Amino acid sequence: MPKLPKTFYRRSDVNQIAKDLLGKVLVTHKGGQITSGIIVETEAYKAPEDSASHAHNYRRTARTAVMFADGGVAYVYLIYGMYALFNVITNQKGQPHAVLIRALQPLDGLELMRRRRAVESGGKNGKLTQGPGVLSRALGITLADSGSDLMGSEIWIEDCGVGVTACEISESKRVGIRVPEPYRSVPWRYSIKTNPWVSHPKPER
DNA sequence: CACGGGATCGTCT
DNA sequence: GACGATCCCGTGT
Repeated sequence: MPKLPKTFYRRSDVNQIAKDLLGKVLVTHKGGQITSGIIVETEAYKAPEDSASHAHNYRRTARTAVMFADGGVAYVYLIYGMYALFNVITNQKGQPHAVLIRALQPLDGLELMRRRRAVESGGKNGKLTQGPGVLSRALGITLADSGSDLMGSEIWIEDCGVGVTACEISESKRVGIRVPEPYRSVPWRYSIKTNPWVSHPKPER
């Protein structure tokens, strides 16, 4: 299966890219082992204007520096001290757009994914890749992967020819966002309707 | 099923 | 020194 080309990531419409990523396959190759899953849920983050983005107003720190790279690299950050969330950086250099991958339908390497989950979650037993924190655990993605080139040999995204049409895409508010309107409520979360692997966030506070 | 709380640490003030 | 783009589990109904 072909890796998505750089041109896919370097387009300027991050919401379109977030929708286009549905149905694509996220793959990791670590320690000689492949694990992968079909992307079923994404969210778009559009700095500088998007106040929910880490790069709001071009905010640039050691952590966010990779968001300013040319599209086609990973941005991974730690949340709540325990989860490494995986994002794809899009657009051209200096335009810090990102797509958070929120859920996968497991595809290859099920055994390894289960093993990683068992180790890292203390034997806990939720779904493998339903949610941005646990999917990283299942695929072995860590903070060390931030900045990694998606054209490289450890993490990439493939087009396996599964099409997702506009009417199969559900739009909703992003999860866990507590910034002022309008960015608190923009419908920039995209998921495949009826896919059982889409996450079920808590009601917002 | 709804709700509440705890885990755990890098990042920024 | 506070907090977060999460997840899991215990409790009550």
